[in-house]
Amino acid sequence: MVTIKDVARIARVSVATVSRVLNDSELVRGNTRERVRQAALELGYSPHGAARSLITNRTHTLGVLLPDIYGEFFSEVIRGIDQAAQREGYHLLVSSARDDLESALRSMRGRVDGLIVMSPALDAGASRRSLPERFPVVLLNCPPSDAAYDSLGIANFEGAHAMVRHLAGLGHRRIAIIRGAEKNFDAAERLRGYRAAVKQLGLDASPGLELPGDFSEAAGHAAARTIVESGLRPTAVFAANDCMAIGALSAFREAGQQVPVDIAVTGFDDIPMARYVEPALTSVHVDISALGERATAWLLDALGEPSVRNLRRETLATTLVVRRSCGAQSQ
Amino acid sequence: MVTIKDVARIARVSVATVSRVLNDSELVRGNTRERVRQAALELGYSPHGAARSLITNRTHTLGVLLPDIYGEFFSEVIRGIDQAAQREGYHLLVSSARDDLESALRSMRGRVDGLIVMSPALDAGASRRSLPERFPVVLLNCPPSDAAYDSLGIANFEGAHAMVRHLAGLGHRRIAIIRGAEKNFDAAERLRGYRAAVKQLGLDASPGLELPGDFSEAAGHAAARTIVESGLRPTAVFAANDCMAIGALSAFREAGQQVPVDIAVTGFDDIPMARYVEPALTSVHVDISALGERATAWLLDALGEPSVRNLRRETLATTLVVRRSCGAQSQ
DNA sequence: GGCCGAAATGTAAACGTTTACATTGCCTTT
DNA sequence: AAAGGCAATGTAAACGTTTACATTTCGGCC
Repeated sequence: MVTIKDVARIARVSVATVSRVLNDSELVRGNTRERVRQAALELGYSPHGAARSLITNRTHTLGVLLPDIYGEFFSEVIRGIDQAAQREGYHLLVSSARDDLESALRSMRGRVDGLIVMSPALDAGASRRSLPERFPVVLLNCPPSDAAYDSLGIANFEGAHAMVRHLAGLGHRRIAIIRGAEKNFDAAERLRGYRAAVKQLGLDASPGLELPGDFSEAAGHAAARTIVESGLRPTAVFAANDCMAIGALSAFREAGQQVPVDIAVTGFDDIPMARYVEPALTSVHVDISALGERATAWLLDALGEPSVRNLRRETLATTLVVRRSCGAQSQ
Repeated sequence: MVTIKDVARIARVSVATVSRVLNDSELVRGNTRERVRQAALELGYSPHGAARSLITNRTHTLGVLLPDIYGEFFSEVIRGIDQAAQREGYHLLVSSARDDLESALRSMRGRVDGLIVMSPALDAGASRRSLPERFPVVLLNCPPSDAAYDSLGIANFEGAHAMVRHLAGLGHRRIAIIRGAEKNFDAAERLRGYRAAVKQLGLDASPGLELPGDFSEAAGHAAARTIVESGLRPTAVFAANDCMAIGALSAFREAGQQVPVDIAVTGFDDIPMARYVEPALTSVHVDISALGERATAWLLDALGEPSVRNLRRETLATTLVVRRSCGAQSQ
C-alpha cells in the first residue's frame, strides 16, 4: 500500500509538503507542487480515508438509517439523499436497522459526520436516547419528540383529510379506511386525518369502517375481502398507502366488484406504480426524493455550523392526485 | 468524545485491557472484565471506527458502486446486498457514480474492505483499470473483460432467446424488439439473444424491426408510436426491459390498439409493477435481490481468504413469466 | 554584505485504536 | 523457601494522516 511517505520520498520533499499539496494549501511553490503531483500520480497514490478521518475528525460520510430497505419508498428517499450528498462530495453509509437501531447507531460512531434517521415506530424513544448528545441528526418521518433534533416529515394528516374531503365531494357518505401498521407514526396521522374529516363533514362513522392493516399488499387484500363479506357496504375505501390499495383492487376484482362503479378505492404515497394499475389509482402524492434531498441539505447545513442552532421542524405538503379509481370524471 | 482512555481510567486498568475486553480476548479475568464493561456502559463508550480501521486495516465496510441509483432494479439489488452484508456485520458505503467511476473508486480507498461494482457501460475498461490490483472486487452485470475480477451477471442472451421462442410458439412471425440503451452490456446481450432466436427459428428479420431505445418508459412509448405509424406491422413487440414495455402499452392504448389481441407486448426484468399493469405483462424474471446477495457472499468469501483464488464467473438463470400481455391462454 | 521579513519547507506531536513484548503476581513444584 | 511457569496486566510502538511550530531559504533593502 502506497502511503504519503512514499510520495514524499519520490518527490524529495517532506510528508507535510505532500499533505499540503493534496489539500490545496496555498503555501507551496508551483515547482514543488508539480513534483508532488507527478509523484502521486506515478505511484497511484490516494490518501487513506481512515487515517485522515482520525486526525481531522471528519469522515465526509453521512449515515442513513432506515427501518427497512424495501420497495419504492426507500429507493426514492435514498436517491434524493444521494443526489444532495454527492453534490457536496459526501459519501453515504446506509444501514437498514429494523431490529436494532441502537446497535446500528453505535457501530456508526466515528464513521459518519451526521445521521439521517428514519424510524416511524411510535415507541422509538428509547433507541433515540442512544444518539450522542450534540451530534448532527435529522429525523425523517418520526413522531415528534422532545429530543433536540431537526425533524422532517410529510403532511399525513392534511393529505388524508383532503382525500376524505375529495371522496365526500363525490357524494360518498360511507368511507372505509384500511389502516397502516400499528404503532407507525405515519399510519396514526393518516388515521387521525381520516377521522377528523369524517367528523367534520358529518359522514358515517362506524368503528367497523376502520379496518386493520400493515401497509402490505396482503393486508389490503384481506381488508377488501372483509369489506365484501361483511355487511358494512361502504361506497369508498381509502387505503393508508398504495400497496394496500393495490391489494384491495385485486380483491375486489376477484369478488366481481367493479372499481370505481361499485366501490371507489384510493391510496396514499402515489408510488410510480399507482398510475399503471387498473384502474389507475387516485392517491396522495408525496415527493419522496425531495424529502431525502431536504433532509440532506439540513444535515450538511448543520455540519457547516455546529454552533447552537434552533431546531428545525417541517412538514412537506402533499397533493391530491385524482385518477380513475375514485370515480371522478376528471380523468 | 469519550475514548478508550477514559474507560481505562474509570475501570482502573490499562487501555490494553479495555481493548481486550471489547474484542472478547480470553486472557482477562472475569472480575476486571466486568469492571471494564461497566465503565464502558456508564460512559456510553463505543470505539472509534476510523482509529480502529487504521490499525487493523479492516473497515468492516463494503463499497457499492452503481451506475445510477434509480428505480426498482437498484432498490432490489441493494436490498440483497444489505441483507447478506448485515448478516456478517458489514456496513455498506453506497455511491452512484455514473459520471466518474474513477474518482468514486479513489475516494473509497481506505474506507472499504471490498467493492461491488456495477457498470454495464461497454466502454468502462478505462475506469476499471483504476481499481487497485489485488483488491477484492465483484463485478455486477459487467461486460466480460480480461480484468482479474469475479464477475456475476444474468442470463440476458438466454432470457431474450426464450422470450422470442415463446412468442414464436404462439404463432408470431414478425416480432419487433425495442432495444436497450446504446453501449449497455445487458442491452447488447438481449439484442443478441433476439437475433439468434429470430435467425434460428426462421422468423422475419427486417432491420426495421429493431427499434432504438434507452430503457426509459418514454423510449418505449416512442418506439410503439413508430410501430403504429410505420408500415412494419409486427404482431408482437419484445421490449428489452419492462419500463419500455409499459411505455409501449400506453402508446398502443392511445392508438386504439388492443393488447394482446391486436399486438402482443412483452418485457424483461419482471419488476414488481409488471403484474399490475393492464394487461399484466409477460416478462423474463430475474431474481435481482439474489444477484446482490450472491455478489456479497462472494465478496465476503474473498475477504476471508485473500490468497490467490481462481476467478469466479457466473450467470444467473432467468425464467419466463407468462401473463396476459402476450396473448397466451395460460393465465 | 549583512539583515529582515516573508515565503517555503521540515519536524514532530497528535488522533484512538490494537498488539507485540515486557512486567507483575501467584501458584506449583522441588 | 527458591525457582519456574503461567496467567493477567501494563507499556509503548505502530497505523497514515494533518498541522502547530521550528527551521531554512530567498529576495530586497540599507
